[in-house]
Amino acid sequence: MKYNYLEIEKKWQKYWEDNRIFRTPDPEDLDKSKPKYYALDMFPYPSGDGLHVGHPEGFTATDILARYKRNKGFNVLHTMGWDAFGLPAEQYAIKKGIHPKIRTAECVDLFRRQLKALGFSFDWEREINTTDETYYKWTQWIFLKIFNSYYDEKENRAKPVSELKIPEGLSEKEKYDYINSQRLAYLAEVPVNWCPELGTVLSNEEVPEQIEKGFTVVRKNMKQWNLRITKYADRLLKDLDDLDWPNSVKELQRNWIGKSEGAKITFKVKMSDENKGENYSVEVYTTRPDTIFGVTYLILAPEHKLVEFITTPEKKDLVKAYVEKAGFKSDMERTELSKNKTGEFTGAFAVNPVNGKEIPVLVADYVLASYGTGAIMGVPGHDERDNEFALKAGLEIIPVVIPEKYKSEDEIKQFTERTIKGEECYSGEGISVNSGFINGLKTEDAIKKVNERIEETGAGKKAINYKLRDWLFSRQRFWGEPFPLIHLEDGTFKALDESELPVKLPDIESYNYSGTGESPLAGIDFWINTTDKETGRKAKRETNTMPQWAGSCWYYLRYLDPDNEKVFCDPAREKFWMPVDLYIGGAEHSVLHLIYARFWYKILFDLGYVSYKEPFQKLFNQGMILGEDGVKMSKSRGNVINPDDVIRNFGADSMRLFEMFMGPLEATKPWSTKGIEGLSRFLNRVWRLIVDENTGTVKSSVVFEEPDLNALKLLHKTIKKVTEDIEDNDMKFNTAISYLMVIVNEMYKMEKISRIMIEKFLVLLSPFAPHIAEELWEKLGHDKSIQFESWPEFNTEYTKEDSVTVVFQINGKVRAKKEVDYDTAEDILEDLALYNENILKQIMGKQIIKVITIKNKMVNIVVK
RNA sequence: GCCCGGGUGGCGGAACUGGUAGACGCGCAGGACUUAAAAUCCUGUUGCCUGUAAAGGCAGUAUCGGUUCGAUUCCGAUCCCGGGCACCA
Repeated sequence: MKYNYLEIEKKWQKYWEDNRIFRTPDPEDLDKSKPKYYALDMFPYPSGDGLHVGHPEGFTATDILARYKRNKGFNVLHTMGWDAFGLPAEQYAIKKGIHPKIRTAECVDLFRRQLKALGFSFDWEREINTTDETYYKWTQWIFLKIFNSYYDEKENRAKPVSELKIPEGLSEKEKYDYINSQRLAYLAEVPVNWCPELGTVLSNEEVPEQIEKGFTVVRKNMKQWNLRITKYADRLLKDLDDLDWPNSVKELQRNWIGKSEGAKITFKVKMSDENKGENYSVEVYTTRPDTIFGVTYLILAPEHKLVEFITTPEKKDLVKAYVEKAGFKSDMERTELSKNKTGEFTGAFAVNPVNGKEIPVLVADYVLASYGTGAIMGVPGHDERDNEFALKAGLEIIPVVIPEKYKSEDEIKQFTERTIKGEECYSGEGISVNSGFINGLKTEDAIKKVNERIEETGAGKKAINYKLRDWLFSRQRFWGEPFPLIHLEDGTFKALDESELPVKLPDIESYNYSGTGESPLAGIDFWINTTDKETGRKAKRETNTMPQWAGSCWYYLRYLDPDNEKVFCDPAREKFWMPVDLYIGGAEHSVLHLIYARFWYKILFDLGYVSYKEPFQKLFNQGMILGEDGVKMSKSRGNVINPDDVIRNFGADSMRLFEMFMGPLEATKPWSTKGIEGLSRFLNRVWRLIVDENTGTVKSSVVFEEPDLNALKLLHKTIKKVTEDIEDNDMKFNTAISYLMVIVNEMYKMEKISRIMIEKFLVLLSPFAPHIAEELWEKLGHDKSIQFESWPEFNTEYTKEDSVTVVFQINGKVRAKKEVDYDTAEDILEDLALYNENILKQIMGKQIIKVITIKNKMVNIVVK
């Protein structure tokens, strides 16, 4: 009987499902003395194309850990679900005129079937779908919690707005405005990234991806919902330190948050005749207060509020034209034109607070309105951007920092001359010159001194800035979570009560975009028009929907308690299972999903709904699998590998094994059909090692005998290596599999193989290739799933070597080798080396300078 | 430009804490089985040189240099590839 993977895999998949082998009982029914292990995959977006080979790579890795930990006696939670809101289903709906719900269900069915065919040990009874009403009810619920919270700066945490102190003496309207200004979810007219092709706005994070796809993105001012993630910038940054995440992801997030320390400095605007009586001043942000004596001009971003107030009448037209032109440019265009900086003089002058120098104030679009104060001080001697601009605009350059490498007067003189001419622009640290009270100080001390001074004189203070912006949270789409909000006729809005959730999506016929920048929902009168339950007033529903990231911000919590109708997740369950012990997914989610999810979890933590600071303790990114031609798989290239075909030709076990064997999990590596043949060959070898292909029963060479010493050593070394590789932080499954191959190769050389050895081997193999392991386990006479077997332990008695090959070197070059007993004493090794024939030949007549001996390793003879 | 990774046989990749470079797999070559092929099994496989052989020598982990008795591993410089960010003051 040949190894019939198709039949075997089907059989065991059915067995696992029928017998609920991978069902995880809830904590109340668990043996809590055992440790828990939560192995989580980033849940997929179920697309119509079905699974690609990249999905199973990460899923296989978590599955190996999940199965291994079950064998180890852990309570394991391993789950799967669907991140099913999103544009593709909506676009399909527009084209075919059927509800995205229907299309989504089809795609989910396809994905589920494909995943089941790979034999993953998910607890399918916990399957979730972000588009289910019973799921997004809780997404909306969490949104309400965010909406109804504010950030308490003193306690550094979110609190319910009911605890917000409202300034006294405010009118009802003022109170309403004040509260809204404090909420963690707020409506604001902001410049957004509008994508005309998609008919929606995009978050900053989504822009590069869409541009890559060929869509255009333009700046537009629109009223949008935002989440105040910036309040969490510091915690999101600090708490990264304790996470067991790849360094690159942490670094990416740190850069994204982009904390910088500097100072805000105020420059008073010198009053001209026209604006006499008004006290305008420009606040700038700089990380280099020490260069303040080198400031020769100020720049306001075109969107800066002061522009219209300080511009002198004779400059009004020019400035106005410039600001308008800048407004038409998208961020992209502004960036692309970076080499050609432009600006316009406002006619106004400002006064440098440290030396009273009068400097011109300009408008230029290389300064971003959204960062810092939207204004900068121009230090063309020591900032490359300012330098570029100053040269173009013919502005003065003053050198104020000398690099420390220049010591002699001559060098310093040459450097300052080059700087003045604009030939050199040094932006590093150094010694201050031409700088009044900080002359001669090193940058670090100069900064301190300037900060002290401006604080004393009230001209400024230390300040911290982040690149991170608030999260633009609304989309003009149909297929997303509706906001649980209504707008009243008086122009105010209010949140619905929890009891009114979920706000369901309507069933409609046409999903075309309104074209007005509103969601398709805006055209559905029966859905929009509603009444305020509390007061009975007429109201209209908010027509924006949430971005796709919303559902994925908390799905890992819903798995813990998927059917709960009372709460989003039972606190006891949350406490038991969280944090996630292993989270695997693609590196493309390093910033977006992982920052958003951390943010939501932290809000829930602040409000007391969850019990840890961070949701994902250990994170791992699986690498990309390229096509056989070494480039990214794509339909247009025709190099896409379909898992269904692979399973049909080689089986799920071979596929799992191969994807793990290709190389390190995090590496990008090409698919290879020849490669998977090798793994299929390996499983066939395993089969024939145990099964007599004529009778289909266990071979007579598999005997009820204790393994001999050599076999024991082989077995225990294999147990050790496989166990250590699975436990290893880097998840070295490729080497674990290579040891499994080695032991099989060795067992093939044995005339008789102990059943004990075979059985332990099968347990080692089972997390990687579970179907064949179950089948052989059954053939060996077991009636319980191999998943219930405990993981083999190794005995160090058998894992240590009893003899080792020691090398003899001359001047570091290997000249001879010798097999010796383990732990042979150093002096004996030395003698062995010195009297070795080959060594003797070569050191003859030479002087021995010294001999270095390392036990069990080598003897190195240094000669002259 | 900046920040992270990474460059090892024909290919995917191994190599503990500085101590035998190339595990395992693919491919290739030779052999066995077969009428033949496939499948399977066995042997060999970094390159070059000497040798009938056994064996031995030289070079070798992107390049150049350094530290060391000894470097794929540590340090410095350079080149190349991948990913991310990109006027963030």
